[in-house]
Amino acid sequence: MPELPEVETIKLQLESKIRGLRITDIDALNKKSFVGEMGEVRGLRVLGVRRRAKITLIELEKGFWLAIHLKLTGQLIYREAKSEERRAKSENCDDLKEGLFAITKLPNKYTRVIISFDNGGKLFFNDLRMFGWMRVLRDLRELGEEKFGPEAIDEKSFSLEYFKNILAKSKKPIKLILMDQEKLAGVGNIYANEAIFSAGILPMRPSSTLSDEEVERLRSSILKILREAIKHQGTSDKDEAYRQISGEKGNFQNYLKVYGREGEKCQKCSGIIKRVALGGRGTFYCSSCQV
DNA sequence: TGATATGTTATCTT
DNA sequence: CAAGATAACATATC
Repeated sequence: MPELPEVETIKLQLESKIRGLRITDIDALNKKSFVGEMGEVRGLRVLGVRRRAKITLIELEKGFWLAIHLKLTGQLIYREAKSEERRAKSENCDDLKEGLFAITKLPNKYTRVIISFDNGGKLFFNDLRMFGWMRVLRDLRELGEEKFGPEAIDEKSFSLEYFKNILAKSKKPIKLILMDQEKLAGVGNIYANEAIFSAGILPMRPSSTLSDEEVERLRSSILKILREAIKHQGTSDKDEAYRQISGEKGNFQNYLKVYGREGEKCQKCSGIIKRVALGGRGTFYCSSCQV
């Protein structure tokens, strides 16, 4: 699922592709996936691409922005104009054998919005479950900055002091606090599980019961795991929804220690990875080395 | 067939 | 009233 590392990967790659290009057209194949007036951004040039929490932000001229939330199954795939020929040639190939999120042929069944640029390139917003959205902002303030806590990857704003403070205030399981975007922005289910494992803490521990030493260890683990995941272009989960903008999978799934590994041996202590539900979400942990 | 997966938000409950 | 819990959203997979 696209969390901070996945969106960061998309941001970096997208910026190198579309910066300086002018939007020539927007085609919202699914109305619900696009919020705002398309006419307002047509003709505007892309100044840059940024990220806040799990939201991709395309900065345009005149103070306009395109904000994109991929939610569970969203993808942003960029195709150069010349790849149109390749697509035409592969028109006959069986898309299904490539799996559910096949992107050999675009647009596909799950393409919700297509943005065309003046170099002939196209950005495809695919989203199987249609929870995601693309929204026009006339001003960045419309994003609602106050809804987000500090960026989980930024050691300055995500300070130890701040972290201790918010954890002390709640009895909720520590894992749910990590995933609460108002407290910490960017961490979702995968990296919450991984960071808590790395820190050797049980995910169901009430957050106020963590010692100072544990809080410090957990903060370091979060920063470390997110950096590692970005280095490996993010995690393409079992359902393979997340893709880099080229359509390739990420690689961090090969480094996951607990997420999706129920029943497997713990890599630290050879205990068995267990699974429970916390807040209705899959929670994976080792019951012997996480305490 | 029905349980499961997921991020966010709306709504219900304590 | 606020914190916490749960349902809802959509759809494919097992």
